[in-house]
Amino acid sequence: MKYNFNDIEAKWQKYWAENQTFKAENHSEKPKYYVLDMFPYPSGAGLHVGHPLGYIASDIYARYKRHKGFNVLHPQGYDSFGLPAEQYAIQTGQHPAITTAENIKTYRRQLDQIGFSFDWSREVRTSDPNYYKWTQWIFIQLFESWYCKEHEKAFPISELVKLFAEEGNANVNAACDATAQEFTAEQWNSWSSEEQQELLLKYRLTYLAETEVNWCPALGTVLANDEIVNGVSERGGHPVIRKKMTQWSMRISAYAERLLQGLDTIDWTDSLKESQRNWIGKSVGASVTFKVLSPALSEGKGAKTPGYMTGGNNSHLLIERAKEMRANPTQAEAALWQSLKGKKLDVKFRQQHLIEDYILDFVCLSKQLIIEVDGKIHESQIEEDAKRTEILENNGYKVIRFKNKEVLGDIDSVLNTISEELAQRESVNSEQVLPSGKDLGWEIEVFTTRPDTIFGASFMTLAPEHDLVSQITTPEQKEAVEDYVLATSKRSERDRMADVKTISGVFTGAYAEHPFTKEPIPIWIGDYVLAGYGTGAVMSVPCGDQRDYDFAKHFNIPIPNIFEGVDISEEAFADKDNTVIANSDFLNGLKYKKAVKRAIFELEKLGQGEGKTNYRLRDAVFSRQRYWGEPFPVYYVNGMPQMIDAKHLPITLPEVEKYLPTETGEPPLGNATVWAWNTDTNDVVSNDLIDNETIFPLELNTMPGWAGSSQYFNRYMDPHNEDEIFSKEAIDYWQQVDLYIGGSEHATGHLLYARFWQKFMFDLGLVPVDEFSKKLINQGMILGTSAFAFRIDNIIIDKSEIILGKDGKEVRTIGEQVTEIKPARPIILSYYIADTAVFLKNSGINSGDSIDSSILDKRFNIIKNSILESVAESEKEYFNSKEYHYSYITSPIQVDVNIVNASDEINVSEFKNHPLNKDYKEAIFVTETDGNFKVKREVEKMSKSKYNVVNPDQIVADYGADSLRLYEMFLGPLEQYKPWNTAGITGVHSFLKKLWKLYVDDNGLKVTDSEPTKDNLKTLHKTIKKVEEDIENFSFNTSVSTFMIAVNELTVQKCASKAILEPLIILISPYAPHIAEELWEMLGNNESISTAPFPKFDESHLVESSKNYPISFNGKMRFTMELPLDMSKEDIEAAVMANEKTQEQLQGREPKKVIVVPGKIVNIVG
RNA sequence: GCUCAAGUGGCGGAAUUGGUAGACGCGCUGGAUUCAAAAUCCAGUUCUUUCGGGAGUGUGGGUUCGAUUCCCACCUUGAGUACCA
Repeated sequence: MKYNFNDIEAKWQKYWAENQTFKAENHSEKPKYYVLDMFPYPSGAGLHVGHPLGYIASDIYARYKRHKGFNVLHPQGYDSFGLPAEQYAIQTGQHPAITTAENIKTYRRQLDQIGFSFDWSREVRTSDPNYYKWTQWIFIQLFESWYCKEHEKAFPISELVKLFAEEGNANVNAACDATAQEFTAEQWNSWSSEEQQELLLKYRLTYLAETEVNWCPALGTVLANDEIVNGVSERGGHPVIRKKMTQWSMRISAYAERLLQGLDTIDWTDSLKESQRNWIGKSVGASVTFKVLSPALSEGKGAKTPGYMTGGNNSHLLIERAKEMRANPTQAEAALWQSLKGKKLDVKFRQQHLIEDYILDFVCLSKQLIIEVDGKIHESQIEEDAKRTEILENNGYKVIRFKNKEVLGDIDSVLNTISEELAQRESVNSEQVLPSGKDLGWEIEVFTTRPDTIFGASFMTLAPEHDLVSQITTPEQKEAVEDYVLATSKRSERDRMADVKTISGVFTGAYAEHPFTKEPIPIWIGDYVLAGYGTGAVMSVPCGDQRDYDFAKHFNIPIPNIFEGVDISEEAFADKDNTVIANSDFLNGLKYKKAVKRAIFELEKLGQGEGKTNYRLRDAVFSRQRYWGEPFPVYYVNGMPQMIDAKHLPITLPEVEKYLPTETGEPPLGNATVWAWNTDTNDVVSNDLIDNETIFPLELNTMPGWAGSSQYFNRYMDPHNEDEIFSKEAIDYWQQVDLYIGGSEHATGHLLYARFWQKFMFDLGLVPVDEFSKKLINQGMILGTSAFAFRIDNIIIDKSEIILGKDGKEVRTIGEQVTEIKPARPIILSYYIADTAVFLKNSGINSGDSIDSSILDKRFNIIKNSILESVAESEKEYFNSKEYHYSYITSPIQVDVNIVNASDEINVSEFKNHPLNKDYKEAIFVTETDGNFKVKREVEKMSKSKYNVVNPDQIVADYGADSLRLYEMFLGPLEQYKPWNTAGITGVHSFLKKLWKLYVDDNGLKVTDSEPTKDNLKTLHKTIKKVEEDIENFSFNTSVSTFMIAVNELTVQKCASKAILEPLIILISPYAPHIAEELWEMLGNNESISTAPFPKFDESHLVESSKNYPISFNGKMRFTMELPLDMSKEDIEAAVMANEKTQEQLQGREPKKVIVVPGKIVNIVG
């Protein structure tokens, strides 16, 4: 009987499906084990050979655990929301649900043919309303919760409301928006419902906030940072801009500390934990408050008039507008200005002047009088004008208004009114506008991890975007500062990050008071300080921080040294451990740890600082301007978000005409016509009915991809429950995932968000453990090997000498270029022909050698004839004359790897006929000297666009699923990245054939009930031991080797004993389940092999009586000696010394020492 | 720059409480079988050699009777992160 893998695999796949062989029980006496691999994301391309790697590994483990007697949960589903289906819908108009269903069908077929033991009865799909109902439900729970920092736990928002009503928020220690100010119970109770809701939104675990996002106008969507490459979108290369949008955010930052601490409790890979730690970015230090001092006025021009800069935060933006308005006054303004300018009324007036964020027509600062000349437009903005007047009057200004008509009609009467007002008002000193006293009341808070170095702070640096910048800047510095702020705001985030070497900054003119020395230290702004981290301001300690050091050197700021015995003339000293602080008052002589403590203590005493911990982790944006995602269960009343009651879920995605953003820039759901919430009927109704009384608009954003994937592992425990997200019994039984296999690329996305949701659900008492997965291992990625040929773009003719570059790769021509020729027909070059370096190496030329043209002629002659075919008659002389040299410029062209053979060669006619190469049908092909056409190979990620995708279908058809499974495991360690290479698959395939032959010959099964020999038993038990260890260590590659060794040995031993071969096939069955089932059945078993108990290891079969000792001299093994294991050290030494080979090695010398390690080795030191 | 991981034959890789480096497989070489090919089987395959041996796990040191394994410095590659105060 021949091993017919196709029939065998089809037979058992059908059997498993029909019998639901791998169904897990929600209640079982058996111990439970939950193996999960990250569910596939069904894009249109189908599976490639890289995808199954992790699935095969987890399947082997799941099958192994079943053999070990566990009730194994090994489910599978699909992450079926996402962008590709939507993009396809935009192109074709086909509903994304249809596309997704088609893609899933392909995936399912491909997964099934590999023989996974998934429990398909538990399949979930994130795009299934019955599933996303619960994603929406969790969103509502998050909305209805707040995070108490005192208890480090989430609580229902209703409790917070109660607290607010009883005692305000003074005693509430919650994770919330920084803008949430203190209030009393009376205040709270006096507020309207809307005001209360607005405030509560700042406390909820999911909240609406203005966030700056990467907006791609062409795609009409927000992009993640990694979707942007070089400032344009990865997909399509469209420009991306920063834009503020109101979006849902998740307060993951509240959980930062718990997410960090939790890492110590779970068995995840160190590298993954490390990336999560970095991402959370905890730093311990102190916050320090610096008081801003008034600027010391210089003696120069304008020194006495510092007060005219009265603009607010946005002056740098408004100043341009003001200038423009000054240049283009209205007729009335121009007329009035003629009478006001040049102190015509004895006081100085300013035209189109900034106060706060307002541009005022005319201002007299010394009398704090504002004159506004109103045109027609002001009739329509009376309210705004009133508000503006109110604010200005609160600042001590008086505003008087005239109409255009009045000014133009009777200017004298207008001037009279103004004069009267001026007379009535007291003159204020310009310094009162921006007083020149000591303490201005402004404070700058900084975060530092090195409070011990505070005496080394010789300046402060603010981020250009810092709120105080415009306020503290002195008039002298105003222009420079504004220019700098404007310049940095124009630079993109990326530019700023890429260019870290250029040191730039501007002095604000202001000074801060050092908290201890009370000395003034200058305040600078610089773009090396990031607005987004900490407080956007730093105390700069140039002696201890390289960036501060560089900045100080560049701008000649003093660099005081506060470290004992450390030279800081060249660079900053950032070593914490070897520091003794000096020149630092009470910190003198202290080491790092003590100095930090003392510094914080002293700061607290002053009330100017405290110990503080900072996290880099930002809240996660949860809105996407896309169609194909979970809709939010949210409608808006007066702009305030309202949750739809959970009992009305799911809110299903509406139908839309177009999957693109609307013309007004709203997300695709803005195209829906039936997308409003009726609070009477609790139903989604037509938009036309919106009356904002009972029928309200629904949220237009959808949820991101990570929403659905943050809860699926729990839902698998009870996937068809319609009343609850999962039953208490189910979650109490399964608890958490025991083994999760997934790629490391999810380290700071999915795996962090999922942990966050799990912790939140733990706080709510929904789940019994606060980590969703006990153990996690990363599978590596199988890479593709792209193939390239080379096309000649240009042929350059010159009369030069040709020199080989120093690196041996570049050929430079020096001299005069004569002409450049573009081939009329494409010329395609084989690898070595195209690659100068390789060619020259093959020619025996060393790098750096100067070579004459004859050697290159040799090379060019190979393609000369081809080029001659392609160029015009008139150009041929260049190639036939010795006078000219020619070189060429090539560009690589993709070759589909499926037409490349194992020796990296392609068949030229096959290449021409490939659909990818329509343009090259008439091309001239230049082959290697041996006549073959070789491609260049490069290892890259497998991707459709690189034509390097290897589909598992063909492998399965040629070698079978068992071979594919074994081979993917045999390639190397699971977590390693490795290129796919089919070359070795014949090895595992012939192993399977050998295995078959061990059990079956031409006459059928040849297994007998004969007694196993000692050797048989030794082989079997050695294998059991090794395989068990390997599986537990996820070292699947070595267990495949072990099987090969076992089968080779048993074949040599001519073993036919059932007592050996029956346990052996159980060992192999997790790896090659189809052949195992078949042989198992042939051995007379009626039940599937999948639950057969794992063979028991028996040490006694491996006990040896003697050992083949390696005898080494000075650590080098020279020969071996067979000696009994129970021999004493002395006897071993004597026996070894007596051996003639020992004497031969020693050549008469006395050994200095003889080391005997019984059972291991003998080492003779000579 | 920082953090982490990894460097072993022609190739994928094996071996680490320090104890025979190169398991297993691919490829290659030779042989058997065959009219022939495929398939299968057997032998060999780190390099070097005057056939005694010698060298050898990225480089240079160190610890040790003994180092691929431990320590120090450096080089290279990959991944993550990035002016994080």
